Amino acid sequence: MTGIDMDAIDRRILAILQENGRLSNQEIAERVNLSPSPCLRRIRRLEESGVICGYVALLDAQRLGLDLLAYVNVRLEKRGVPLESSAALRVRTTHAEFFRASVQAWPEVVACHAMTGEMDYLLRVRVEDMAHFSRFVQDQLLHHPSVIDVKTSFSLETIKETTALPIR
Amino acid sequence: MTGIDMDAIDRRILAILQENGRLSNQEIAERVNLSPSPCLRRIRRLEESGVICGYVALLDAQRLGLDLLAYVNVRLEKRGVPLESSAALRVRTTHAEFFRASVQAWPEVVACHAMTGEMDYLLRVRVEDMAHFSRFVQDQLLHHPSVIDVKTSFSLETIKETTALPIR
DNA sequence: CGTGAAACATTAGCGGC
DNA sequence: GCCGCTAATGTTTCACG
Repeated sequence: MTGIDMDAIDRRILAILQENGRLSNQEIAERVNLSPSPCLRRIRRLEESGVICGYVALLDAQRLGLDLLAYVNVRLEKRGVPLESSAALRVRTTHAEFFRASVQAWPEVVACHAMTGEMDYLLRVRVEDMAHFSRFVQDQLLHHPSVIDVKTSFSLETIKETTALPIR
Repeated sequence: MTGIDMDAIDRRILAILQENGRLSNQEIAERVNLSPSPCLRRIRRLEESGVICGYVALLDAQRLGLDLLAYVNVRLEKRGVPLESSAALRVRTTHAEFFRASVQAWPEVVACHAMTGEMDYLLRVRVEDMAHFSRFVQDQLLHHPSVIDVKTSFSLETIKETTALPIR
């Protein structure tokens, strides 16, 4: 269920790829002192085992006009009748399930975690400006039947932001 | 300073690349109904303009044994003497500058923002387990001369997590 | 923007340690 | 088992129409 066997070379390959996912297999092979074939076999194995989830291009939010980053704490309704989630299927759903499905559908929510503490969920929200944020909170979040309360903090400045995990 | 001119094709290329950063230029060209050369020219232009910041492999934190994700709110000392940051240079530094430099050096901190609200910074921290987290808070954060107070919430479950930005 | 050709990269099969 | 060679195939890249 958890990790597969990995040796030091596998970990070096991961460290290289999570910094630059477009290096050629040849280049990676050179850096880990292997010939291209075994290196590629290792990479494929790491991909198939799920340690490597995927490859993406990282975009600059500001240059795309997404100047506002907000962290929104959300508290959900926990009691009361579950909802009819789908008019067609008439499947009964809990508030949590309904909220999670909505989160998946909102593109401005780039991350969402169930959290310890007073609030239930923490949302990371990226939008163009305060007007868009206000519309998102009013029209989507507060309008959502499962949401009781929201508390927002805004990012003033990003000090650090990396997708690279600390590999020991 | 902000974005460059982008047409609908550029935006489609960005949308494709932020989902799969390893697609071949030929494949992308096909999907946007272009031949490989102009498609590659557009991609290079997006890279050089900084809209595309880079390409990375995304790794599975759990399969790497990083089972704990915490959001740590940090409050900093604001008054009092600035510190001697470097014994060699004897450069005076503010508490904020000193803290930011430390954050860059801590690999378990995968994100850090200066925030509105009562606390000054929000840290996203990835570690193996509670023992590691405890050591990080005790030995690094609370031991840091600029840190006054920390408040932590733990992620119970990740509902959504994407590096893909909402491109309108 | 598209074509074509050279340079380069990926990948499967096979033999050796 | 895991490595490295080779050779075929596919991809990137650039000068030019």
